Amino acid sequence: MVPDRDWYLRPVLDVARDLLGATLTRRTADGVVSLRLTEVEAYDGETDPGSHAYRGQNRRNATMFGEPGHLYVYRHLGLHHCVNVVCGPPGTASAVLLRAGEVVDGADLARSRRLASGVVRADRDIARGPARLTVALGLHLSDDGADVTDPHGAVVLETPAVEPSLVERSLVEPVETSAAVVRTGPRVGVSGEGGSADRFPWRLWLAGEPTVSAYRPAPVRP
DNA sequence: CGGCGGATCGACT
DNA sequence: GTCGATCCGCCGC
Repeated sequence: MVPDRDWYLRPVLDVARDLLGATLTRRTADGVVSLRLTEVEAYDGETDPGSHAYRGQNRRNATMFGEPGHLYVYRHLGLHHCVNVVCGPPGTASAVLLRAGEVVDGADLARSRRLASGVVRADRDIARGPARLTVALGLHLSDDGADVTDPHGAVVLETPAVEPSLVERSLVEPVETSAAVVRTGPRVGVSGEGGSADRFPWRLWLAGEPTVSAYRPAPVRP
């Protein structure tokens, strides 16, 4: 099913958890690419030192301050682009960064997009990492603001018929279950801005997924 | 397989 | 002028 806008009108950690296992589909003239999301990070708006919204609204991050259910696309380090899904009430600027996914449709098209900007060693690397995921889907800055709740839109997010995910702390042994197991840990590349931000495990991923990007602890600044 | 360094540009302290 | 929510190639083990 395609969740409506209210589905995104929730606390960012709830949305982040439920995005795991969901599929994001992009349709272009070239064809269709569909990703099953395996790794995300939550960013909690103006109160979150790790968020682009921390220093308030500007032209670049304006989409995050708007309606939930839209994509926030930004340029990173001049070379790359990354994609978020906006959630929470307008004005709160919460968003979920999409970090990795498994290609479930359009693998050839996704692979060709990756080849245009580098070399792909394995299928699981096609959308492993936020910038790679963005390339695989063929998204760019002009897709900022795209509405993923429109079933006929160019970018659509769908959830499985049943989503019995189970959140579990990263330092606890896995629970025996047939349901998808969600693990959590510190966000990647967020220094903590004074050490406060990453006491919270706001990186979430599906346990055992080969498409999840390698764990790297946030760098510690003196 | 893991660590290291360079690339590259818009927004802003 | 500084600084990133990163990726890739190269190097060594």
